[in-house]
Amino acid sequence: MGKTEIGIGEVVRRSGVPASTLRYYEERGLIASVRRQGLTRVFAPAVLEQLALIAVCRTAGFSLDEITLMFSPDGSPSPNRAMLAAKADELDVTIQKLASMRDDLRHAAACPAPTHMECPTFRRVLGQT
Amino acid sequence: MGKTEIGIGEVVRRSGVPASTLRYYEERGLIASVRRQGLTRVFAPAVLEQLALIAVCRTAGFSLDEITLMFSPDGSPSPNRAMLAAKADELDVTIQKLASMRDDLRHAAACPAPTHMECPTFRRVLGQT
DNA sequence: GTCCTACTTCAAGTCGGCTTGAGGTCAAGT
DNA sequence: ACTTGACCTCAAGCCGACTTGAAGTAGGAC
Repeated sequence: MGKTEIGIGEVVRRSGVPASTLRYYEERGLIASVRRQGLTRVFAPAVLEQLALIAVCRTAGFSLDEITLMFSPDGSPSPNRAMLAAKADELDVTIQKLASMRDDLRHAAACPAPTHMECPTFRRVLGQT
Repeated sequence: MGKTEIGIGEVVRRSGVPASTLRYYEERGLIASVRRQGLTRVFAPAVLEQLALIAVCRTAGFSLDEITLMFSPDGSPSPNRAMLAAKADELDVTIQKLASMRDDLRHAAACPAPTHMECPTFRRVLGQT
């Protein structure tokens, strides 16, 4: 495949991630440019997928360090896998909480009780914290 | 109901939230002490539930300001409800992403591909960002 | 009455995750 | 040749969410 390389401007346009953040991520080792053309960074299109992945991980509450560890190309092979499984378990817990919170929010939005805390349905979530 | 009031020390023990954070939350208006006994704060037991709620909201990625708005006792009544519904929708999106990420993590943990990005199954999540 | 312990205030510091700004490089257009 | 625009580096700044530290107070045990 020939010239599927993209510049930082295109990465910004297609990912919505600001250039400053891209440079910062590169500095932190989360992404890498395939080469430099003069000073200018040149990226592989795959960086767009990596950025999407990073965004999801951030939403999931993982720190940049954690993300680096999880997907470091050089990263330790089997600790890495164990870690991924552990993170998946963490996510399960998080998802449970969020789902019950979502339900409670919907209830609260519909519930006529003056203060949400007085509503018994609203309290379900609190037990399992 | 008589003397079900609790001191900050007990709140710390039962919630796991440090006293400094409790004071900070009070300053920010996320929680309130029912009164002061001398200088010392006195809380209603309900504060424990509020703290649990705050913790879940933080996990969900909401800022302290957002949480304050969502549950402000004084808060605007109907904007508040609309906002809760909106937040529930946000949560739906987040949950979807996290669920598919969790699945992908589990797959990645089991998958023998040398680098995760090369695995087609692992790429599912990336489309819907 | 004085010691301890649990609490208080207030200002300043820390940390993660970026953003901003000053000053420089480089290729293309006119 | 010169300007324009997109890129660069590096240091400093900013924001949210707390934490830390110094110095003070209040109530009970002895």
